[in-house]
Amino acid sequence: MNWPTTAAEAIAVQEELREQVDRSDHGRAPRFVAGLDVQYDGDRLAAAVVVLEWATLAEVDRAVVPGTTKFPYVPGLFAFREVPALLDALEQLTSTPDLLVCDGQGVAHPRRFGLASHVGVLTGIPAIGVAKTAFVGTHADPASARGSTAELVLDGEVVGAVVRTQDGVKPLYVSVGHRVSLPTAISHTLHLSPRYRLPETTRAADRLCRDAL
DNA sequence: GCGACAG
DNA sequence: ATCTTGTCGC
Repeated sequence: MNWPTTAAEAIAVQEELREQVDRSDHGRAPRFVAGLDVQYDGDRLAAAVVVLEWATLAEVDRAVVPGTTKFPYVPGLFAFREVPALLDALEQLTSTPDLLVCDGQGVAHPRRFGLASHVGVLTGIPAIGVAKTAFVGTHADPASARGSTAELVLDGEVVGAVVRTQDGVKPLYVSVGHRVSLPTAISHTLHLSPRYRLPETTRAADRLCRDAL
């Protein structure tokens, strides 16, 4: 695969691929869910993917690959920094997940094509974005109880939801990546976060690439 | 113009 | 992402 080098090229790629994003549901509840994350140390990086069984959240597969940064962090072009390494890691899996949980935004993005949408479109696998902080949009503060949500609005369009995964803790920013509806993305996020603020998928992937560096 | 800005 | 101490709470 050939990756863009300049911001202009990267934006052109996003404008092209954004048309393929599907914001609707497909199929039944997932059986295997993957968490994706990347860790950095200077120019070196480690990309990790951990697959959990949906029903038990027990780990069934994992892959972590080393790499080097080939694109700077630019708000709005974040995916070009992580996607190449994440695709490498996905190829190393012996199983095929049917839901990808990405550490960042999906369509809650200036051009509606954040990391989760990028990974989803390139793999064809349903994907959702679960970010720890806001990137774009305005929203009300969701009620303090676990499960409470608030719409994330950008240019008059609902691009995601602010979701409280635990009582009284900072909410997460959930958005559609690809082939999953927003209500389903919210439901999935809550299922994957039975005890902590972050989904178990994200926690597992974060641990793996952190240890790998 | 100024500030904000996923990881 | 990373730089960084102590502190409150289970």
